[in-house]
Amino acid sequence: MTDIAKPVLRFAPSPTGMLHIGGARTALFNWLFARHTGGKFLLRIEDTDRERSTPEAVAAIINGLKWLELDWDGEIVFQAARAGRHREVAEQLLASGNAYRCYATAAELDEMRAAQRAAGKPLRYDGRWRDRDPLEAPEGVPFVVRLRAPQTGETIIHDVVQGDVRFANEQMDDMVLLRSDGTPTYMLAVVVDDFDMGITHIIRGDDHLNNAARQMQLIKAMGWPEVIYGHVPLIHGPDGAKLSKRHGALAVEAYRDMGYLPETMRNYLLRLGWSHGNDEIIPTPQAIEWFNLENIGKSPARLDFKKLDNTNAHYLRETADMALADRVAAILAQATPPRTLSQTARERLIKAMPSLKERARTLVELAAAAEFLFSDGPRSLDEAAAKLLTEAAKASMGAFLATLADTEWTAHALEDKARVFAEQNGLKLGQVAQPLRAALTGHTTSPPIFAMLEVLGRDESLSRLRAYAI
RNA sequence: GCUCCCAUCGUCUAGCGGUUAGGACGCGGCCCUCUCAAGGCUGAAACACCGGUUCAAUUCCGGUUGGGAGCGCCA
Repeated sequence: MTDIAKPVLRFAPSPTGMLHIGGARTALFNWLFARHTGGKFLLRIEDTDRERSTPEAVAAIINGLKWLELDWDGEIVFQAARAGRHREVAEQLLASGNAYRCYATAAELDEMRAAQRAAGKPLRYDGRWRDRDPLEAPEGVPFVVRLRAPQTGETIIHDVVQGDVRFANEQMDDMVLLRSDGTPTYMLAVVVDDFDMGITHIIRGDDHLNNAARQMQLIKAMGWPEVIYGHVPLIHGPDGAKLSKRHGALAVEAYRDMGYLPETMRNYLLRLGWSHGNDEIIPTPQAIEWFNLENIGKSPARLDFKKLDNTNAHYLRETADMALADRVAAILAQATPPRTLSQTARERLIKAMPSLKERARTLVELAAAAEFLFSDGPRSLDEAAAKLLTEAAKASMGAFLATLADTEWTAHALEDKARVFAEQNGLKLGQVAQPLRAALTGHTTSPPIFAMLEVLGRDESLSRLRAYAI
């Protein structure tokens, strides 16, 4: 296969905000398709809006993609740097008669739209300069360059997700290509850059579907090859409304801080709008093998944190103990105030990790559940634990501790002792285990108690237990 | 207002004319069990509505309703 036959994809965010969940999914789909086909995945920053674009947002996008482990090919293209080339194309269009100068002022156009609105007519440029004799052009007055778009017939987008979408040309107006200050608009820049970058497939949000028709008109005016479009439905918030800052439209880094793993995000986002039969757990290598454009869904999806949690719990269990300990340490370091783990705490964390990770849905939960491992000495009891440690329970615990003198301090041996003790005293194992748990951890729930006794070691365990035993 | 898109359990989805409409998350029950999880079994839960087309519609077509997006010298 030659390079010509390889798809070239791109992710082209505008750096006016954070990389949110919708953008992340768009990036993921493009990336997966490129990796699946052996094509390329390029990154282009659409920073032509110099007023709203910020370096911070550029950094956020890059950091977000890096965290998600979506690597791009080649150098990042900054759209603003290509303004010269965009202008050059506009000049070509002007020369070929496919574009024209429009001298209408902003105020004039506002008035036009107001009138259209009042008359209940569609809001669009009325083409007042389209056929006007250039000789009538006012002297020294700024002008914009507009595309001389076809006014009859229709523009059809053969969308791989939505199917054929038809737009009557008469309902589209002549879009601005160059602003009156000579800078290119988004519409021009996108089409020119996609052509120059050799983009073959454009997978992007549904919100661009209408734009696709206009971009297609431009592509045709230039005689360039048509790209293949795939417009993915947008992701809605849990309440079905558009994603807002209040729910879901968080920077992907917020998901990192909430304790989700990047592999979780890739799996969850993939399933939000793409399917492979009944498969739910699809690790990235498998996703690369399976991904296609045909199975992208057509209807919008909502974010469901419960399912995200479940997916994360799965990947947590699959992750190596050491790696998880590092992630937990990173979460703790991000906390306010920042915390660092002592060497002892880290060793305990790693030893307890097998039973800890089986019980957590997020790294944050995991860190909280491991809290009792991080410092030494008797625990303060939470309400339920205090209630559980009755005088009788304390006495029973004291009696049990007295039987441990020569016991090997392993989970197995300790559990054996507890079972024998329970049987001899007519107790259930739980009646012995729960007071131990309360005294050892300060809580009524924890990973298996005998394993935790082993993790903490004889001295530390006894110090905690004796604080409550009678 | 105009244009475009969408519509299967609460949520994510499978389905591509004939199925007891399947799976997953969540929820209920049971089992397991030192707690909590995990795991196993199990229950409740959906084709928005109305017309066509067809021997037969969740599936194809049209409309209605309901969501969403766009309509800038923003991207």
